[in-house]
Amino acid sequence: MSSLIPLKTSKREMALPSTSVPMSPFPLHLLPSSDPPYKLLQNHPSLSLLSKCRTVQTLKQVHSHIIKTGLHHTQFALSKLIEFCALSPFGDLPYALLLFESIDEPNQVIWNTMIRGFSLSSSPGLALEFYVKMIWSGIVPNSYTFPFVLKSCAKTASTQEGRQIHGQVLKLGLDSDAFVHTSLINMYAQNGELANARLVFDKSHLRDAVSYTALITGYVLIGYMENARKLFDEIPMRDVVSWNAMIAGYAQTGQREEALAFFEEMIRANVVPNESTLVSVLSACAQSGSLELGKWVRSWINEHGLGSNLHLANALIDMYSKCGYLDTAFDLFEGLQQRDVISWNVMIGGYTHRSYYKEALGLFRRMLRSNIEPSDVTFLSVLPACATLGALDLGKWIHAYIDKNFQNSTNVSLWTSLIDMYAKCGSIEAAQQVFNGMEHKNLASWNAMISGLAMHGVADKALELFSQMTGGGLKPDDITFVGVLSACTHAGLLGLGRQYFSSMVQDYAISPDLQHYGCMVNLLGRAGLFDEAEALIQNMEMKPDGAIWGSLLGACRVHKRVELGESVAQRLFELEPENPGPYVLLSNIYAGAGRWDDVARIRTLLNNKGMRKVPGCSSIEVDSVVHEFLVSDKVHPRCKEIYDMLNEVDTLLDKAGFVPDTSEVIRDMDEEWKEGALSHHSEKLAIAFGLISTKPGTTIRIVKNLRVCGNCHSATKLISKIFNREIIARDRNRFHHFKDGFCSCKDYW
DNA sequence: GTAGGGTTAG
Repeated sequence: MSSLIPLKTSKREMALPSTSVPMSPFPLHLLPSSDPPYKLLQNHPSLSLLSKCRTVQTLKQVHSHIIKTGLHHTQFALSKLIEFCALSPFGDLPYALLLFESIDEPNQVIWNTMIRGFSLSSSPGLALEFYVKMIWSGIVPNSYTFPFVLKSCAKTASTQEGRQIHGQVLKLGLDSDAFVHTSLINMYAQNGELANARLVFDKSHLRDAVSYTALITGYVLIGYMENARKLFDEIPMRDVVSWNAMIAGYAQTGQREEALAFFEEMIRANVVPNESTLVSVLSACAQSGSLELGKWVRSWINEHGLGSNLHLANALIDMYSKCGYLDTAFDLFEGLQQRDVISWNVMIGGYTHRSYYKEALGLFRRMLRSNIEPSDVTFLSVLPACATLGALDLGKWIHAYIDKNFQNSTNVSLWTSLIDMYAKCGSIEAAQQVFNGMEHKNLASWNAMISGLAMHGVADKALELFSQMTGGGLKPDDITFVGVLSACTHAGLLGLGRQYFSSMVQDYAISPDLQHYGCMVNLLGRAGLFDEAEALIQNMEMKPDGAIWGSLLGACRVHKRVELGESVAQRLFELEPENPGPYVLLSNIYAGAGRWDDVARIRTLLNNKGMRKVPGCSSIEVDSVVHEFLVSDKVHPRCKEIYDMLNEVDTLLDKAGFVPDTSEVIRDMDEEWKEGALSHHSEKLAIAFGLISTKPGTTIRIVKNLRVCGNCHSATKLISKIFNREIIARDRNRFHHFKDGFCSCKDYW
């Protein structure tokens, strides 16, 4: 790199006078090529037209006008034209470049303008390239050049180049310029080199609110809010941006209360907030659910005539949706005069955040129909919705879109979301492919892949990945161990589970949380080691939750431990009085023991409490449309065909010698359940629909909200063989891959 | 003789 950025200090040759003499009503061309008097040019009508341009079309018209009047022979006019093209939101950087290349010997201002344009563009690295070219062409950079070049170094994380440019600043003695000085601090701060930023700051007497704030922002970036706070207290003259940096810093580091307290103090100090302030404050409100303050900010915005500000409208939509007021958020959204991609993103993200996944996908489809380009952030909200709903087709479409338009994205979360989506939609191979193709993986990427393999019951691969990851020097976190332990749980690997659990505590100093204990209780309970499971629960640092007792209760069902089941269920009744699950599970335990009187007693209990079993619901995506089925559902448009297929399935199952296992049915629960029992379970309806609506041999993927029942599990194994179909089912806990009469869970789930 | 630094929602 050292040879790439030369610094010539020799003076360039004078430009030759122009020889062409075009016709013009404004006889500027008669003047020599060194520009005519500044005043004459500054107020030239063609140039004042520029500021009125709103499209590239009119821009080109103004350009031709400039040519007609002969103004294009002056560097001043060209520089104004380039300035507009390179910097205005209505400009066109490639056009600026074209203009630039048509100039024989661009002057310093023109070079600086091009560098600035690039530094603000989506490829700020080009600013640095232009800077090098400028020096090679013999132009000496000045105090205007460096802020732009340093900005580009900050944006492209070019630390090496930044240091070199710092050297050149010193050589030219420009470090005493306030703008250059702050830009240096900012460059180091943005590149995480706080020591260097501090050095530049400390060595100089140039300390204004701007340079303080640049340094503060550096500390904010690495989450050192205390250092930021210290500096803030030192600033002799704080301005609104200094306050904003602190408020944004607290909001971004999750210290919402601090952010809001700073805002209130700012108001008390009579500093008038601006758009940035309010955006950060609304973000803090959104995070902490402070609807009241959010409403106050909204009225402040309206009182100050900022109601039509799009940034603020977007922040308000976000605030309302995160506070749970999705309807209000949507009314804001619908009422907007204009929406940008962020408006769509916050609204879609709001739906996902509040678990309204179907609404999120619906709005995403509307966004595409409205010809709005989605961004990577859009997909970070849409992919989890696909994952939850099992919308694999849409997920695949998004993957293709990302491959086409975000191929070079350095957003690791984007690819990680794809892994998660594929894993949760049942396509663990595709998840693995995305994972393998990732050049840069972070902890979350490994976690997503390990948990994905775990939920598919591919324990050996999950554990292999874990050793690969730790072998590569990456430190696992609590989430990694949830994946690892659940891999052991789903495969019934008790010994290994124990080993990983103690390794987590001893080798990685991670204290187990409820999820880790849940895995261990599950493993121990399923192995019939009830004493050990209970001892573990007794020794937990925290109060066991419903999931822990629930998993023990599940084990009681498997091992037919009626008495223990009764006492565990009792705890659950107290812990989660509104949850019908434990009642259903206990009645299953009674049913398994043939204690029908007790089954009836539970039924009465449930009825008296007005509780109902959560209805089983299965969905299947066919041609990008998600179809949902409840138990005994008769509302699907192809209902008749589905039930015909169901009859055929039952006949074939019967022929194959299938004996329904009724031990888990809650007998006589009520008429509705009786009718729906077994044959009309929602997963069977979804499978039947899959059989009639997809080509023979196509894999059928279904998603169920509850655990698959034993009877359906046995039936589905046989269906996969009879119809020669691979059936991939996601239940509440894990995946089952049914093929040739077998299931990947090896009947352990 | 044109211009320039620090804060902003998902």
